[in-house]
Amino acid sequence: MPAASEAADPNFMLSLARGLGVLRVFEGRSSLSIAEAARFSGLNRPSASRCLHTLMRLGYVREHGGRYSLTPKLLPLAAGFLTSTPLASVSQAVANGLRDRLQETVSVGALDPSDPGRIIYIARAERNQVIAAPLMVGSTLPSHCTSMGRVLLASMTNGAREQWLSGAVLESRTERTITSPDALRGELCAVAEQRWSLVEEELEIGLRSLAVPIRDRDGTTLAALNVATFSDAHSREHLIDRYLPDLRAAAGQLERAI
Amino acid sequence: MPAASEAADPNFMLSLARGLGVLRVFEGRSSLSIAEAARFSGLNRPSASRCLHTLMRLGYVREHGGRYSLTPKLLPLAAGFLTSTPLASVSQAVANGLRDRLQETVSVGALDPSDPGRIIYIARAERNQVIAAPLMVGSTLPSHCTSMGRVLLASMTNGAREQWLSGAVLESRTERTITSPDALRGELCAVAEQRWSLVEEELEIGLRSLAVPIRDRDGTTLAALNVATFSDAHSREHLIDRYLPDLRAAAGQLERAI
DNA sequence: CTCTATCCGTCCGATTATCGGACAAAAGAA
DNA sequence: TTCTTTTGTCCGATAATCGGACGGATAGAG
Repeated sequence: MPAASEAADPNFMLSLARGLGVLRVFEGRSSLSIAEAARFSGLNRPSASRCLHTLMRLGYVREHGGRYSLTPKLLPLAAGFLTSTPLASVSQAVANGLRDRLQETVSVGALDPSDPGRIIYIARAERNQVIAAPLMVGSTLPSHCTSMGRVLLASMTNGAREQWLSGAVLESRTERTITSPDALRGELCAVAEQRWSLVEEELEIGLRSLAVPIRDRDGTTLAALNVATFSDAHSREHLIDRYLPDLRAAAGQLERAI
Repeated sequence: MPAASEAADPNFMLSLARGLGVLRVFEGRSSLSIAEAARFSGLNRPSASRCLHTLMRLGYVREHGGRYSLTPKLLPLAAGFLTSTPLASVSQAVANGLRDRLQETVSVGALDPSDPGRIIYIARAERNQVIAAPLMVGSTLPSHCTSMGRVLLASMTNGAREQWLSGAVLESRTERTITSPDALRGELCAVAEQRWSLVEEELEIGLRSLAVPIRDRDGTTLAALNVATFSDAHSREHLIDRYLPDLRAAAGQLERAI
């Protein structure tokens, strides 16, 4: 039982959507049985089995003792996007530069095109590259409690934002997370006006981060650039006084390059 | 006109294969018109149009003035693979460690499951992280003229290797590239026995690289670990005397961790 | 050891999603 | 302008796909 409203489009290939839906179920899970894939994707057993069978023959999935897992074949697709999209490749270079300048972790993210509730990292430069980070290019985070998410949500049209807000559940990540739609709406309004967002310990206790938008020539916001710090290292004022100008400069550099 | 031999499989979803085929056409191209997508994917116009339309509704593709391009939505899929596959995540950590130890660029790669002719990078640690590298996780390279490719080809069963060799065109990248199937077969035989591969300037003039296999408990080769150097920096002997022991140690560490 | 609950592979009829040739309009290029 | 290429759409025929159902296999519980 998919959406129920996606019918009546003679140009929509349902089988393709189903197959990609099965692929998506692997996000975060290392292996799946057929029954699990069926449950998580909302398909019946035979359909899920057919999808996995097809994906296996195409080389995207492999099977071991009844359990299916992804192969590296997805990686070239992602790398193709990263290298052929100017926004992505330039973002990585700019993030590296700003990281070196500030000695802080710098990231660039965009909204998931089909779910404004989450952001996707498209570039990331870590302050301390030794640590195995829990975040990387391709990682996702909720948008309502992150500085990049706030910047991106603030850039949406009123209609789209309200539509999303009406159906969204604002998960509480810490006791400081804004979970009320009204409060979030107010905050987004301020973000839209000041053109930056500072979020303190709403995603995780101890984290403070600041983000600014990346816009194209038409003024459309394409992505957000942010710097993430530990709360006890720098004050709110320090971020705004010291880092915001550099963030803005880097954002401008990126905007000129794409 | 696809393959012509893939018919008669009642469990194969052709539409899914077609859609993924269209996605794959974007590798390396930043944007495509419908007609181009149709040409490159081997479909007719209406079919390619349907695929793009569907991919757009699913959020994997976007359209601007009649040209279609990928969205970041593919990235979480790749990141999901990297984080949920022990081989991939541990590889990155081991590569970082070996990079720090040798002060050289270290990579881990695997064969494309549906095309032994190319290898896919699943981890990479650069010696000089300032340079914007042409290679990253997800990049692909021909296997016949790379050290990782040789190691991986040497691990194939005779049957599979011969089948691939019989239909492969061994592209010449430099004047030193082995392009004769017989010569390659001989080289692979040696690689299989000595358990390492040293390739000198067959991919690009000035590059010398050394690779060793990564095997699971059953002895099946899953990937290859390599160190890449400039020819004028270190001799062939230096690589074998100095780097091979460390490469082997790192490979063993990786093998124990997965 | 038996019973039970899943899970898996498969079959097959019904349906419907999909295919692709064709046409007309639109957009460019010459 | 004229010619070429692209695009959106229609539609009948076809074949691909769906999913309920069955039987065997497996595993864990009692």
